[in-house]
This record gives sequence, C-alpha cells and structure tokens, in this order.
Amino acid sequence: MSNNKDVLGEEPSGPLMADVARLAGVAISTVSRALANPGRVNEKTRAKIDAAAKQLGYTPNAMARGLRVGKSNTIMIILPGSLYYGASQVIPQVLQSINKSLSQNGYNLMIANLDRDEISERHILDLAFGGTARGAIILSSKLPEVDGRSLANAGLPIVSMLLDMSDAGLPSVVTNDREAVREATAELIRLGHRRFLYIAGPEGNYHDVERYGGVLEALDAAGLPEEAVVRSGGNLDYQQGFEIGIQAADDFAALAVKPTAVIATSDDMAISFMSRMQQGGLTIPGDLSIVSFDGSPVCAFCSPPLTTIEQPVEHMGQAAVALLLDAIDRSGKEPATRTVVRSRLILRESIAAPTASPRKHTAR
Amino acid sequence: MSNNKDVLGEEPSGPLMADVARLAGVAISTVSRALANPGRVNEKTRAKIDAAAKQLGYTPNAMARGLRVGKSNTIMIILPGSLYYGASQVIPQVLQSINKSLSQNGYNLMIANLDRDEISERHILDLAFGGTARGAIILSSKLPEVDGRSLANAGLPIVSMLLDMSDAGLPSVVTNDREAVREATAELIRLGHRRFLYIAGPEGNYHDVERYGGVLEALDAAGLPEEAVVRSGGNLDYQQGFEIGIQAADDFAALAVKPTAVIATSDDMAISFMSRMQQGGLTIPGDLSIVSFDGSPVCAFCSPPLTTIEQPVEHMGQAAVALLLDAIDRSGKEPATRTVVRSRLILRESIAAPTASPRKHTAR
DNA sequence: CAAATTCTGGCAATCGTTTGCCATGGCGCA
DNA sequence: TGCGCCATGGCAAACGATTGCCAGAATTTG
Repeated sequence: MSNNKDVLGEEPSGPLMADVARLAGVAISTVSRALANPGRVNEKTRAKIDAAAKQLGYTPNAMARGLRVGKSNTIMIILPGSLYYGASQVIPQVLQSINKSLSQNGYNLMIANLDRDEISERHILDLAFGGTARGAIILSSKLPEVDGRSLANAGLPIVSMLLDMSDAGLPSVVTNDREAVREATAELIRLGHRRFLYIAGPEGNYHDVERYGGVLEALDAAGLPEEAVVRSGGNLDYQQGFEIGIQAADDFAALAVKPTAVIATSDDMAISFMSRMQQGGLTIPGDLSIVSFDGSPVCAFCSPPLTTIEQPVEHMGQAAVALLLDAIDRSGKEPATRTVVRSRLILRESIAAPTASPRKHTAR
Repeated sequence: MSNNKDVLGEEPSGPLMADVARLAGVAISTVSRALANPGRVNEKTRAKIDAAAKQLGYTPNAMARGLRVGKSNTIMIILPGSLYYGASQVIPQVLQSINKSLSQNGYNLMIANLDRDEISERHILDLAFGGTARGAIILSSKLPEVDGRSLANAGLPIVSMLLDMSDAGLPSVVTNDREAVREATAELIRLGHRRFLYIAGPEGNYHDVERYGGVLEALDAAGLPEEAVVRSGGNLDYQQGFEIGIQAADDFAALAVKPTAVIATSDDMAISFMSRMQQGGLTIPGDLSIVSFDGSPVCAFCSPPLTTIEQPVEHMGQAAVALLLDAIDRSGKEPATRTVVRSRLILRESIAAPTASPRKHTAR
C-alpha cells in the first residue's frame, strides 16, 4: 500500500521497492540486491523481480539511496560567469562532452555558476557540504570559500580544467598553450615576419602567461629580441574579446612602426580586430597576418578564413571526467597530476609571407 | 557523537543537526525549526542556534531533507545534442540565465542531454521518476518516453522553451519568429527587393514553419506571389548551419534568375553562405542583401556586419523559470500558457536596396 | 544415505532531516 | 493573585532505500 494516502492532493510518489517485492513474491531486501548486485540472487528470482519492476514502472528513489549509502551521483561543474560570450563554442562543447562521459558512468551533471558574489560561493559550498555533489570540475582559478568553509576542505574530489592548478593540489587538464603558440609564432617567423603584435587576455591570467611565454620562446629560438613583439590589451577579460580586438586596432593605428603579424589570444579578438583593419583598408594576409586561439568553427568562414589554434575540448572533457572518477573510486590522496591535451594549429589563409619586408634568411 | 566511527577511512560526513543542537543546548527539532522557519522560534534561541551552526560549519544534508519532504530542489534542463554548434551563444546564454534565476530561488540546475538513443531517454526518465528532479525545462520537441514511462506522466511540471508546445499541454516560452521574419522581409521589400532566397532549417521544424510563414505573409501583404521566394535547405539540422549555407550557395549558383535578397534562418547559414558568395565575386549588400537569425554577437564583426534577428535569450530564460516555479508552487493543473518574448531586428550593413533592379513602387 | 558446505532470502537497523503531537512554561488579563 | 491561553521546545515516527547478520534450503561429497 504505497499510496494509502491518496485521499487528497498528496503526491502519489510512484511504486516503491516494497510494491515490487510484493508483486514478485519476495522480500524487499531481495529486490534491492537483485537490482543493485544481480550476481547475488538466483537468476530466476531476478528475472521475476525485473519483470515486476518493469510492470510497475518502478524507479528507485535516488535521494533515499543517496542518503543511505552516503553518496550522491551528481558531479558539479563550476563555471565562472565570465566564460559565456563571443564566438567560440568552448563552454557548450565542454558541457556536452563532460555530460556524455558522466552519463555513461551513471553520474549526473549539475551546473554551478561562480560569480563574484558571496551568494554564488555559498550556493556552491552548500552543494558540496550538503552532500549533493560527489565531485567537482572547476574552470575557475578561485576556489569558493566563505565563512570558514572552503571547497578545498569539502572532502570532494576536484579536477581543474583549462587552468593548471596542479600547484594548488588539484589534478588538472590543460592544453599545451605555450608550445602551440610557440609553434604558431615560429611559423610566422619562418614566413619572414619580424615584428609582431600580441593581443593579450587579462594580465596575469594563466593562459595569458603561457601564451605570451610561447611567443617569447619562439622569438628567442629565432634569435629575435623581445622587443620584436608589442603587447596590446591586458585590462579586459576574455569575455570582452571583441572589445579587446577593437582596442588593439586602435593601438595598432597608433604604432609608428607597424608589425606585420598579429597573435590574438582568442578568436573573438582576432575577428573584431580583423574587421577593423579591413575597414581601415588593410588587406589580410597581404598587409598583415593573423593567428588566433580557440578553434571556433566560425573561423573557417571569415574572410579570409582564420588560422587558429584549436582547443581539443572533447578530449579535455573526457580526460577531466576520467581523472575525477578515478579520484572518486580510490579516494586515497594521490599526487596531483597534470594531463596535457595537445592542441592543433589549423592553418588557413589569414597568414602569409609579409609583402613589405620580403622574406629574409632567418637571423643566425 | 557524529563521528564515533572515525576508526578507519570512514567519511567524517561533517557536523549533524544533532551536533548543532547539543552545542546550542536545545533539541534537534528546535534547530530544524529555527533554520527552516525562523518565525516559529524564540529570537534569542534562534541566534544561539545560528551561532552554533556557523561555528561548526554546519550544512544541512540535502538528500535527507529531500527524502523527508518528498521534494528535491533540482530542476533539469533537457537539451537535444543537436543544439551545440555554430556561432551563436544561445545555449550558453540560456543556461546562464536559467541557472541564475533558479539560484535566486534556491534551486539547482541539472543538465540532461537528450540524444537519439534510448540510454539518454532512460537517464532522463530516471531523473524524473527517481525524485531527483522537481521540474524540467525542455528545449526539444520530443518528450522522452520508453518502457511505458513517459516524462509527461512523471508528475513534474515541465516548461518548453524555444519551441511552442502549448498544443501538447506544456507552458511554452517562445519568440515571435513569424512576426519578426515578416517584418524583416517587409523591410527588404520596402528597399525594393522582389526575388528572395530562403535558407531553411529542417523541414517541418517548428521554427522553420514559423519563419517561412512569416516570409509568405510579408509577400502576401505586399501583393507579391509566393513564387517570389525560392527555398534552399530543409534536409539538415540547425546544428549543420554552416553546411546548409554552403549548399545554399551552390543552389544560388544554379538559379537562372537570381534573387536579390537572402533570408537565412540562422547566423551560421548566413555566415558560410556569405563567405561563399564573396569568394565568387559578389558584393554584399551591393549584389545581394542578407538577413539572418539568432543575433550572434559575432555578426557585428562580419564583413559586412550582418543584419540579424536577435533572440532575447535572457528574458526567455527568466520567463521559463518563472513559469516553472509558478507551476511548482500551485501544482493545480492550470491551462497551458504561451509566453511570447519579442525578438528584435538588428539592422546592419548587410542589407541595402538592390542595384540591378532599381527601387520600384510597390506593386499595385 | 548422511553430513558438510555453499548459496539464497528475510529481518531489522540505519542514513539525517522534518513534523505532528503533546507537555510545559510564560505571559496577560481580570 | 489566580486562571487560561498562546508560544515554545521535546519526543518519536516517518521518508525509501541498503546491508550485516542469520536461518533455512539446496547441493555436493564421503
């Protein structure tokens, strides 16, 4: 009698395990075992139970199970609000990929936006300490922390993605930004470019440090001085990529001696920058070569199609889930690992040899 | 003694309500009432309890509460996999907006991808029937249904978004697609255009029916025959917008008498189509005007900047959440409502009067 | 054929919170 | 000062599943 209270608007709440047991003519505990651990129950009994469950349309109550076993099967992904915008599909792809991997392993994905207010931090901490979340994937450099509670002490496995936080003790999944930018820059140098404009993300941001570092390494390897590259931007978030590109266009216009190649650290920046340059009469790649970052699908359809560094988001999502589930399974404190997923330079028509200064032999 | 079992690797599981009660010197039930329903408890006692809770870093266990009260505070959003791609930020914006509204009301957001396989349908049904989800926002035209369980019978409030499913009994939040397209088309007619190419989404899709309907209405209102518009596409999903645009470019090339204006039903289509047209030597908007759909931020930085119909996603998300919470609160069966959020035509330089056939007086 | 061993199924406690019901204490009013 | 009522706090029973422990059944071996 699961619904002996259907007198008034009481929620019917569906069939219970007890109903299945009664219909199958066995004890509740047998049903539980048959459903969770089929090996420990007679095959014929199990079949009978399965049939009864299907007939009743029985679905186990997740909260009751969770309460009893002391675990949930919900993973939360912590996304800073600043990630949403522009032309790249990184966030949707991350979500899609992570959710797919989690589903296959019987987990659910919960979204937790981390804004700059205490409310959202508290919300996330409640999820963590209240037993709702079993683990977290975080795309922010800041761990929520308020009133003495910190996500770091919640006892949850946490994996960082996009940002390397292995120093802070978090297993991290990142791309080889530095190397990718180094190679892209080297390619520009090989084409004959000697003066560069670098359009930066927020100053001090992990990605920006890595990417700019890659540029400098390439210059160094080619024997070019650090002064060969001019920085623009640094004051705005990646979220405002289009703005950054526009400001960079102004910066470019103000330069006495013009660079012949541009390295933009997001596709948004490249797109708005290129738009302004073309409005100003410049030809891409004739007058100016452009390389950018993110691998947004739309880059293939810009005029000219943009050379960009692809983020292998799908792989990253899978890797992050693998790391997290691993940490959940054997919850012994293992050392923080860093998984590097290789990004790929997609060569398109936005780069070419500079025309003004014809190709020279590489310096020494 | 919440942690009398800390002998081995047993999870500490944090302070319990009993610990708070002991520290505050009151009964457990008092703590519960103080936290949930502050009015029913002496102010001094409440303060003492609050202090004790804060001191211990107490967080109520969500699953225990959920089990007891028979409700969760998780809402799931059902996203067809086909929504992820292209240049538009509709999905991330929807998620951001919905999550924000839900958070403010004490709810959490869970992602549920609905692919074309039984696994994902079953997953969603388990969430619904297993008591994990309290309500659902669905962006798919198909309600998950398998083994006799259907989302429609799960007893959950459901709200449809983007698609009008009020016929199926679901409160729906949609934009005034038809009207918006009608106005955009009327604007093109006003500029002097008389022959149109319409680039379609999947045949029979709600959006496509509405949008094409809008075109026909505008033609009719201007006394133009239905033959004034040529359809392209219809066989691919919106997900493959770029592909559709490319095919449309081929279709355009094959036309004996060329349209002077193009109505694309997504920005992706417009972008790839325009790219091909320009490669073929056409000038936009000189030879061809283009209007598209979605209001992707990147449209502002295309060459030329694209005229597009903005989707007021933020408002839609808020409206969907409002509808859903309303349905949860007074769970009496109210009639399915349809909330229409107005979209806005963003005029940019991709449209102009046709040059080949100079502006004529409107027919009749 | 008897005894030992393995396997299957049932009982009941438990997870942490909420809440109906009752007892008690305080306060006001006459 | 005494009586009655209201507000406050405590007890214990749920919510729906899992699981350790034990009894009984089934199977095999000597």
